[in-house]
Amino acid sequence: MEPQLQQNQQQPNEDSSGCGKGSFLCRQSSSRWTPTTHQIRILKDLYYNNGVRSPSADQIQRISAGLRQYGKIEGKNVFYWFQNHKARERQKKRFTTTNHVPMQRPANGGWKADSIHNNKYPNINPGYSPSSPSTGVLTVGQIGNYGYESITMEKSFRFQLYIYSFLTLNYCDQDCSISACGSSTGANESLSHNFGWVGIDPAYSSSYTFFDQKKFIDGILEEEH
Amino acid sequence: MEPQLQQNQQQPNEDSSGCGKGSFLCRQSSSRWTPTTHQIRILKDLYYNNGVRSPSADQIQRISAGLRQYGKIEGKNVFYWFQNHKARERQKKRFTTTNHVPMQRPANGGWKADSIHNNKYPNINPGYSPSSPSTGVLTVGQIGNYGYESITMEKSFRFQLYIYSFLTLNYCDQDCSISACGSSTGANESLSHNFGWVGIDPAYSSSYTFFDQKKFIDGILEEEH
DNA sequence: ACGATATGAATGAATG
DNA sequence: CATTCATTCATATCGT
Repeated sequence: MEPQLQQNQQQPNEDSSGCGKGSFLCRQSSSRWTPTTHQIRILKDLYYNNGVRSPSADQIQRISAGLRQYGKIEGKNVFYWFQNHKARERQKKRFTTTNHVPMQRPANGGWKADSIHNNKYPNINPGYSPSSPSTGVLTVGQIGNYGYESITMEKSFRFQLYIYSFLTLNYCDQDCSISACGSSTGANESLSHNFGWVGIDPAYSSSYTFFDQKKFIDGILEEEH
Repeated sequence: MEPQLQQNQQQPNEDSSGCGKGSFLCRQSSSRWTPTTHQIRILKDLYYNNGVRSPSADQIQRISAGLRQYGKIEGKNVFYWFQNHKARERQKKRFTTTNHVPMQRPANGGWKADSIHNNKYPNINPGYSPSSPSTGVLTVGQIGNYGYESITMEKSFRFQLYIYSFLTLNYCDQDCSISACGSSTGANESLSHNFGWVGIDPAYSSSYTFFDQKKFIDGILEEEH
């Protein structure tokens, strides 16, 4: 599904001057991050094939550092990317699922779950059980190292935002080296891959044959308890 | 993967012309939802006469379920419809209502944030020091501008934090060398495949790959000390 | 056939 | 985390 693959191909590295397209005045170059396909590819790989959902400040730092070779990118971009990706994956599920029957596999019918930028990862699921990846709790642990007050464990993501915002300041000096000795790669759930907004099982819709708009609307507006 | 680019002209909305709910042949395989007039009518009714602006996930489900009798529709369509309708209404208003003052900013010249964020996160200081934090206060004064856009920094206090990182070193010749230690892990080898480098971003295919993605990812996933 | 416009879809960035 | 906002991309539709 990539009817639209063009665009987005933006060159890494803002050749500043920018000014975008036909704009007359040099309207401040795009103010927002435009991920390159490579960056997207890697982010998705981390997300889908490695179970990364809510990377820790430290991970965010490393990810952005690594992705920087493919184009301008900051920690917050990585942070937001995961934040959004996860949120949307849920949202679409929510729109279509609710407390009804689970309905087996939505067969990717809408959200381009992952299409546009490319993707299509081989859902390789390493045969080993991961402890339990980062989902859920944010690991803001070692903040202390930076001496930036450790309002530690303020698990608010907002706080984390701050944290890595700082880390960003220093990452350069660290030589950006990434050692890959670890082994705790947690790769679970790689099957959360595609599912769209679908789920419009025709079976559900039939009941409205006698549609009373008024009642319908009232139903919609009905308080949500 | 390759899209269902079928251009098959759909049963253009215009209600009823046979495609309504009655006809099964109406296969409209257009890539995007084309609301029927009935659907639009109801959506607008909800919007204008019932004040629905940002329906909840639950409402979205009910709305799409109800509108389904008038034609194919999914939750996301409803979601986007309201989203867009509201945004465009707002946008339109913005253009017509805009007073003649060029910038409509918080009037007081900025973000009251300064105090706010300082009080709340007192320790936030653009520090500069890789491993040894604290101390180094680094004058962030005239650093900045590495060619990055200046991004109006009045958005929110939260965002302001990033400003710091902007000002500071954000530019480092990243040599991101990645030392690979472990070799085993054999966990994920998802991205290692070269599948992607192909058509996507040809410009950057090989030459810039001094970067081993697998190691990179392992590094990211690496346990945090 | 175009070019402009309306609008569906997507997504980065925030906010609550 | 759920939601919302702002922008931008993509395409359907319509006028000339």
